[in-house]
Amino acid sequence: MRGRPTIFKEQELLEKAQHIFWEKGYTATSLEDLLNAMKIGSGSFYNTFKGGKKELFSRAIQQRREAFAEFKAIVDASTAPLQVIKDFYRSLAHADKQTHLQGCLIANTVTEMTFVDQSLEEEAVRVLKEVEQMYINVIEKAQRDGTMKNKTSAEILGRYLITFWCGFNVTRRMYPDNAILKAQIEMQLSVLS
Amino acid sequence: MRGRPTIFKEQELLEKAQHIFWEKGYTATSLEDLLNAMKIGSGSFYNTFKGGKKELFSRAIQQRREAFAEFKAIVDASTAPLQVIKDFYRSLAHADKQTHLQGCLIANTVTEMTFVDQSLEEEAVRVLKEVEQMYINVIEKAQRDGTMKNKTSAEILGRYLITFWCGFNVTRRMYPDNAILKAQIEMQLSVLS
DNA sequence: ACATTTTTGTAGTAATCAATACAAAATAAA
DNA sequence: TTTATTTTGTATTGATTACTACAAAAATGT
Repeated sequence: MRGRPTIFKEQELLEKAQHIFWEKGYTATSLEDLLNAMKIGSGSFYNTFKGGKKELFSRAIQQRREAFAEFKAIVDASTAPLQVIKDFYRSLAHADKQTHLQGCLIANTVTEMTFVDQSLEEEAVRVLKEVEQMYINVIEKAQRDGTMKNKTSAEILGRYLITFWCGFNVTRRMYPDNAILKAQIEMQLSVLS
Repeated sequence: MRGRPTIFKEQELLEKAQHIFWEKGYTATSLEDLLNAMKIGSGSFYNTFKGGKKELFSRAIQQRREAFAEFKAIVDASTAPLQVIKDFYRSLAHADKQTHLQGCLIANTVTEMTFVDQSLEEEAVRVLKEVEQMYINVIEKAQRDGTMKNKTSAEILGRYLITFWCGFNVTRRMYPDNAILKAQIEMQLSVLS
């Protein structure tokens, strides 16, 4: 291949952009913010991301979806998948303040974009539904093999978990305090006993 | 009083502005959007709201806080306050699609403003904490008088309810379907038995 | 060395942003 | 009727928005 070589890696650009979007959302993030974070000029930017700001945001969501897929692979490979999920929630009580305040990029996007950009909102909803479906599958299995005693339908319990996730990402902004959050998580998980 | 009379009522302006902010959030709502909705010119607008767009948004939040205060008055006057709260949650399963998609102005604001405008975010967090405190008081009382058997600390159960509220406002955007939401609400409320 | 291809950096675009300036309009008090 | 006061509508501000045009720079292949 010939031509002037790129001085950045696309993946690294994406991660820096994702961080800004995660904090400020789509609308409040300006192109200037993004270019400063990525440390590239607008020439390179539009050369790399032909779809502009919206494509970049969409890619940030998809990158988050990829992170979920990696987690799902661990869950699927586990002999105690429900335990893996519970451990994930418990691990939230060890996060730092910045992480608490950022919340969840996907849930943030659903909230921000419903009446702003339908396609981006739908993209985010799809990811949440994928997570929910994984919860449902794991709970169904745990109910069959007796790991879980609660006989409420897996669908409703899975929805309970994703509702908890979305709610928790507001709660942790109200109380970015791991002691408080730990107690909250334990109570909420006890429903899945 | 002398001078040219106003042709609008401030309260009505506020309600129209609140509706736009509720749908699109603070940043994505332009002054043009607001003036179109209020049907006034920028002259009248800045004459009425000296603090501009931000004051208007703050007033919209405070108006929402006022709506909560009215609900709280009903709760405080009731002999079965926990039942009033549960009924409120059950009533959410009878809302229309638009209402589901709008979610909660206060929760939306916490999500949007954390890294955009600290003072507006704090204002919204304060309202959520007020609601939470009301939940805690009511639960404490219900535990004392035996209405509620669950002995988990009222603080954690109150936090459970506000977490549910915030999460539910995402869930209802994923599934603006009253049959689904009704089943979800019943399961979540059963924790408070 | 030279031609070709691609990226980079910069200058500039039109559109929109929130907010102002200010004169005309519309009232009440004197 | 005149004067004082306030609101309204419009024109305009400077800043910022996302995005583009394009020449210089930097590489490879011949």
